[in-house]
Amino acid sequence: MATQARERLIATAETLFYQRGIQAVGISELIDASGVGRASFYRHFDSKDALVHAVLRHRNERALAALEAALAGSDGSPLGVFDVVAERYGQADFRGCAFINAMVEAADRGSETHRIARAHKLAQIEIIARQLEQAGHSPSGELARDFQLLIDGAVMGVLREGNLEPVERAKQIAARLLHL
Amino acid sequence: MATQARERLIATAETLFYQRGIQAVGISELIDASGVGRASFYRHFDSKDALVHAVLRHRNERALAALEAALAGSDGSPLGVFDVVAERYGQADFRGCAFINAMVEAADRGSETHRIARAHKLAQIEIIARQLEQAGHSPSGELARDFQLLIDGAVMGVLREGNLEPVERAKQIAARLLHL
DNA sequence: GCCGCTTGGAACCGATCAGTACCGTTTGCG
DNA sequence: CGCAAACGGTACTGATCGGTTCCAAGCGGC
Repeated sequence: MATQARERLIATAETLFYQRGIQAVGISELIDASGVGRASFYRHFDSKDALVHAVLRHRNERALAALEAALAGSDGSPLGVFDVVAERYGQADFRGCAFINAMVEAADRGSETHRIARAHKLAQIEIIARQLEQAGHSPSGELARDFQLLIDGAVMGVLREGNLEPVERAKQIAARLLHL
Repeated sequence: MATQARERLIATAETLFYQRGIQAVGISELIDASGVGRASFYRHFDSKDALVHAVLRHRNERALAALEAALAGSDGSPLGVFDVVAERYGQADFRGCAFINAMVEAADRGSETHRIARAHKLAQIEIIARQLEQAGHSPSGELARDFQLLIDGAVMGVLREGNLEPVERAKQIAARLLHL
């Protein structure tokens, strides 16, 4: 075997944590699902929390890279982020934003989980701000934060209603914020 | 004793669940904090889930009544809901929207918890829609759903940043949606 | 004063939790 | 070939989980 127990653990945990929630997934289940020995788990991670943080950091990098790649392949419109979001939230296994979910589950606002989730959102705002700036809008970042607010509102709407209409509404509102 | 174990359980659970999350609060802790006998708990509720649902339903009624009361005492502007929200989210113990949090924790989209949380949001949208209609806007409910999207986005922003600026931004965006 | 209902307290249940220790095996490298 | 590191599997820890059961005390109404 020996083929990267760490990577397998992170990949399996990423899926299980997202599908069922972090607290709801026990170490034993995670170990069974990943085919990794129990001892190997604790050789790679000091605790479940450490794994959670590693999963979130990994997901952060993947999500940001995917967003940048998708935006690079689009027409450059600042509204493109809503199309990326729509496709992401249209997946069959959609269960909300993993970072929002993690932030909600980790009640402690000073926790590392909170910090990582917040950092992810700030990084995403930064990407949006760059797109806006390239389109000739003010570099204040205010519009980008408004876009993020619309995205976060849309993700809750999609989770609640089970369809992508909230993303479409958010995009239209964003469009209205643009030409003004 | 004998003074309504049920009410005490719901009140205690409402506080503990909100502060620390539903899954994070065990039955034993809840019983200790409320001063209720363990047996009394299970006389009033079939399971922890039943208590969770009762708490959410109770909170739903309280929140909706408080919103209606606050709106009745305001100037009748459709934007009044954002002021209500701002005051609510400015509380020191703020930890997001209890219904969103419950929906996130209960991963199962078909669960009763999901149903209750969704019903709460729909009822709130209905209240907003009525305010909008009274102000002469279209009764389609589309604007009300947009307002709810802005509110949900704002609550995540407040949770993330720790200040009320997102609510102010949401209100300004809503204002822009109004005169158009 | 007595009866019936609700109460709080405690003991107990099997299951599961996160985390530790030790095992024999497999793997990559010199 | 041989060694060392990484591995998977199992057994175990104490703590806590949600839930059940029994009991004695307190209360209200008749």
